[in-house]
Amino acid sequence: MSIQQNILSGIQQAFRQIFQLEVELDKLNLAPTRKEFEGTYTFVVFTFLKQTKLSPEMTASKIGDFLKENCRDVSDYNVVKGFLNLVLNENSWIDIFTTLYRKETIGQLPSNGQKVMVEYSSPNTNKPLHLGHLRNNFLGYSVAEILKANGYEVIKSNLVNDRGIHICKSMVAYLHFGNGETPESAGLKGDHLAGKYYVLFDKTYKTQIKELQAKGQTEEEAKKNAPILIEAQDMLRKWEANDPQTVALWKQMNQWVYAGFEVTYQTMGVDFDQFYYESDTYLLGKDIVEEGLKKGVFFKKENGSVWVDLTEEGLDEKLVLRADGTSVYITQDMGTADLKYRDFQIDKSVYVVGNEQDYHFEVLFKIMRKLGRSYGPGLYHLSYGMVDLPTGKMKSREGTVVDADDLMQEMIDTAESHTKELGKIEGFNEKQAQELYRILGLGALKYFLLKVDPKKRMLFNPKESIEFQGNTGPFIQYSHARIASILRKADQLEVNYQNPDFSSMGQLAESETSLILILNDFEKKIAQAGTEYSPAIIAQYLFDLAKEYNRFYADVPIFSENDASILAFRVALSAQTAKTIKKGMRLLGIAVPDRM
RNA sequence: GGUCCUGUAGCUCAACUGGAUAGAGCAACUGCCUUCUAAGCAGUAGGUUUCAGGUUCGAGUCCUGACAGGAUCACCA
Repeated sequence: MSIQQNILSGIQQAFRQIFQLEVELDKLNLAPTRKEFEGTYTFVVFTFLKQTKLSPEMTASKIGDFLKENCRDVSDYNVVKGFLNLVLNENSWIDIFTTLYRKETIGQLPSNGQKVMVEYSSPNTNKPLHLGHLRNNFLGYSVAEILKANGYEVIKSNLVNDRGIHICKSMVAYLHFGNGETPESAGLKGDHLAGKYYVLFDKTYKTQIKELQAKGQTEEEAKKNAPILIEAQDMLRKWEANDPQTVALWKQMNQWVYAGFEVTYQTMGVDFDQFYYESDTYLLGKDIVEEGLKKGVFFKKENGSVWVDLTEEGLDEKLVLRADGTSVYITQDMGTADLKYRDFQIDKSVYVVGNEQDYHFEVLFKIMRKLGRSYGPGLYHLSYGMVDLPTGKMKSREGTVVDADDLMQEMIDTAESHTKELGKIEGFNEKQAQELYRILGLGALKYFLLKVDPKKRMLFNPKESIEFQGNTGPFIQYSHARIASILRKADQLEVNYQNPDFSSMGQLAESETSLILILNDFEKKIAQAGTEYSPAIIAQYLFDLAKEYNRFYADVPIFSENDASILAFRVALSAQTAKTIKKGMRLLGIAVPDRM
């Protein structure tokens, strides 16, 4: 970090002294030098040619000369066209590494005094979680961790969608076909039990539609008139009227579902600081409608419905309150946004929600900004693409989903058979072995879902998607286990790598300097992942790091090295890599084993 | 139809925000376990970055227009 800054300010001085030019530091940028050229950092001079009034080569050479003379970190340079390649001083490598190595905490930027809420998961309580939810939960949890590492105080929240017509559908089907079944009697997790009745509802609904059509109704009529749907609508009205029987059933079924979710969340390794329930929030927001009318942000149509005009922002008019005075979706979302602020005085608010709601959130955020909310500028929709299957889209009510519980278990089983195949379980007792399979299976799954840019839709092929080799979670976990093994041996041999003296170190191998360079990038990547809300950046970084370490591992011997200080240095380099991998993987919500 | 997102090797993804000869993994092929864990390493092969224009020293990246896939445009949630 400081070395780059040092070089940059050297370049700034070069401009001042050679060309009498004042260039701001943030206009200057160093890029890593491409492998085929000598050097570590490259400065591109093309942008400045108009002001230097010299050829690219001349400009670069002059700056290079100046740096070689005046900057202690630069020992040499070469120029290719307008590219100034800088070679770092041997001692600088050790300096960079020592600075990193001495830091107490790794991958934690100082507090910025800001509070951010990350809302994710947001399940419906009528069915179990599926593959799409896994992407949501892993993303949300990871982004929360990344924001913590960026110095935010983070509140993880979960807005549970526990009311509405879809919940009533499961309830109606249960009344019809349940016969008093419970999770215990059915041997099913509560969420799976509710999901079973949701599918049953849909089946019955479809049959009834066909029957009505056979009696001469159009498809559209039949869809409206199917008795079971009317029942569900009735039930929603009863629920809203607080009918004791309905509420009791609703509570009962929700309780089952929450117990089921709890297990799933535990396996996923995600958690929440704050739960919100739509049954509590669905009436919120009407006061904001009043406020908006007063402020002239909203307007009323003749029939009494309330609207916001966003045509100037390139959108259209959106309804915020129905003519009969009842809420729509966005009404309660406005209310919930304020509620979150009242509860926590947040500066920023991140919503992890699928990209089918892009438009909704654009509207919501524009409204809250127009209303002048202090947290308005800090609203962010972390929009992610759907997870598709080779067979097409997943649909809960048709039962064509990859269930979250099943998938995670399958991953753990695969990890187990893989590990046994490789014969790597000696020395593990049964409990340790099970823990390892869990770490590996979930690591593979989480890494797979997080390594892709969130906004891209992705294909999940159950047969092929999850690998244990190459750019995968287990590859990175394996690299960590390798290092842990080295550290065990170093401890055994009493190598002093905790407080080593590197002052007599000579020239480093190329694989060593490359590794230092990557290790040095960690905080930069954390910052980038934070501003872009993208775990994929961390995932990519960790893969590069692990790959580089494995290259070093194959390239350079450690314990057969005679020079004690070189040996200690290589162990220290390994230790630093392990720490970085562990912290980085934690940002992804992935654990790393010490042996595998 | 309007708006938004996406399009890079056979497949899954990168590309430091406009920089040099576009990089990894999987799959295929060739080597490397008597040495710190081979879930690894080294190598071969694979590309008109969907297409056509434009901007400039320089474009996968920015602009315009096509084409393809997806989402969305309810007094649904």
